[in-house]
Amino acid sequence: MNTDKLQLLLVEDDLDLATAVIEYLELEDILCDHAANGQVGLNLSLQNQYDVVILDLNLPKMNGLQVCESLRMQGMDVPVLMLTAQDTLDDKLTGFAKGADDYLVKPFAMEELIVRTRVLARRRSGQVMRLSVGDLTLDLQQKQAYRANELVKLSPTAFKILDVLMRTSPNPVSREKLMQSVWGDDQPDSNSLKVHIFNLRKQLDAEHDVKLLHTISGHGFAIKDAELSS
Amino acid sequence: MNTDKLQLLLVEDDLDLATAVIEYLELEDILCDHAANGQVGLNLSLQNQYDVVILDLNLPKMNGLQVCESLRMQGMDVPVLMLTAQDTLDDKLTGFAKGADDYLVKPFAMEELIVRTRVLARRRSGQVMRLSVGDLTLDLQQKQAYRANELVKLSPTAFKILDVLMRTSPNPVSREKLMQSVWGDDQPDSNSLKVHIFNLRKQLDAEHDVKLLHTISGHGFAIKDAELSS
DNA sequence: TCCCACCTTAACCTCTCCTTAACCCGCCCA
DNA sequence: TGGGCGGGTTAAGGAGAGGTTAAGGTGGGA
Repeated sequence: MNTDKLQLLLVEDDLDLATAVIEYLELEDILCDHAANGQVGLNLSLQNQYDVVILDLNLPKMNGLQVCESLRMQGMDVPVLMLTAQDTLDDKLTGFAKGADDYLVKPFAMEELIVRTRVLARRRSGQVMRLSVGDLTLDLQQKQAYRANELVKLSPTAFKILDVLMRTSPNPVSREKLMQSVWGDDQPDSNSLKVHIFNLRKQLDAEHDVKLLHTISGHGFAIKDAELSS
Repeated sequence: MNTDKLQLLLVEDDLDLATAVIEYLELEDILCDHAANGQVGLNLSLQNQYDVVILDLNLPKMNGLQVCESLRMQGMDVPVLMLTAQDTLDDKLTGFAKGADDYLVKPFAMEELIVRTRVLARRRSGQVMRLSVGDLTLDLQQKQAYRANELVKLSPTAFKILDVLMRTSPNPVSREKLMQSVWGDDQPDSNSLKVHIFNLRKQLDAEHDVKLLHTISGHGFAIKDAELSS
């Protein structure tokens, strides 16, 4: 999976600009191949699985529009960010029509290039929307929790409870608040919450030395990774 | 199937602009709901599943950045296009940091708004010709699926279901959403979906060790290849 | 016209998840 | 010293979600 580093391809014939971009990307810990003309760019894109292709439009051998169109014709749906001095509406529309995913006009701020690239890559590898405390991660989209990168099996109710606790972390959440946010107005009339907390704790902490789910006597429960004095 | 029309939400307090946009979208055969403030916009986005949300930043009640952040915090990964007069680099970076997918500065050409919207929606609704997850590939042109380069025989309905699941991968899709996108408004009143899922699973996973179609208890079904995080 | 692929139903089964009601412990205070 | 209280632990039972199977109906193609 693309957990590691982003893999980009920059297709750009202006060598000064290209090296500037690549150096900047390196600082951001992003790997970037480079092609100086459209033909090479196309071949590289076809052979490798890049996360994003950054494509200049004015290129020797084969221009950026052709490269992009050709990619799409061959069923490659790698995100393409077009980069060009052409700023008329028609230019943009053409770019998008040929299959671009974004279109950035020169001159541009390096930060904007990076951030737009990141966004394109994010979409592809599943958006990252997570809550984290210590080595515990809650993936809000996949509806799953991970402790030390291992999947933690949670029941729907346990998930809700953990969700609330992690949003409030490291502060404790009172029983009342927990009940309210899990069951709303018709709450069970027993010690159901206790049982859920117990099970949650079992799933979460049982196999780990560092406990994350703490009882704050008289105040409720809290998720945090270190003990604090009081 | 959902390939029909795009479903957008426009959150914009300038009524003149809003009506202009909506009328223009209608010409393009795109359905568009409208919210005049951030609060309503947020609620609508949470309740419905739009293909794209177009979000003004200066809004009464709750500004666009808050709306977007709140959406993301609740695990909604609907594409968001921010629309604003704020054009400094910092404004853009903030927008993207809050979870925007694109950022368009006013004044803009209507065509550019449309085309950028279409691009954001593309991944979820059409145009892309091939989707892959792990060693599973869905060829949308030929209407065929391949697992480890072998043809998988799928019924039309199974294909639709797989299509939706793969667009949403690795996130789970609720039963309701699946029913909605397969049958639209007149849904069968039985456990038809269960049966289709069963058959799909048989075709897809039966002969492979690595299972791709997972049940996320209480949340629906998901296509993904591994239980990885980070 | 017949056949076949596909879809819907319904019946039934399995298993997960939630609630409930026990009982346990340690602590504080009457 | 014993009972109340906050909290922890365990197991039973039932409801409902999810999985499986088979029968019947429909429509299109041979």
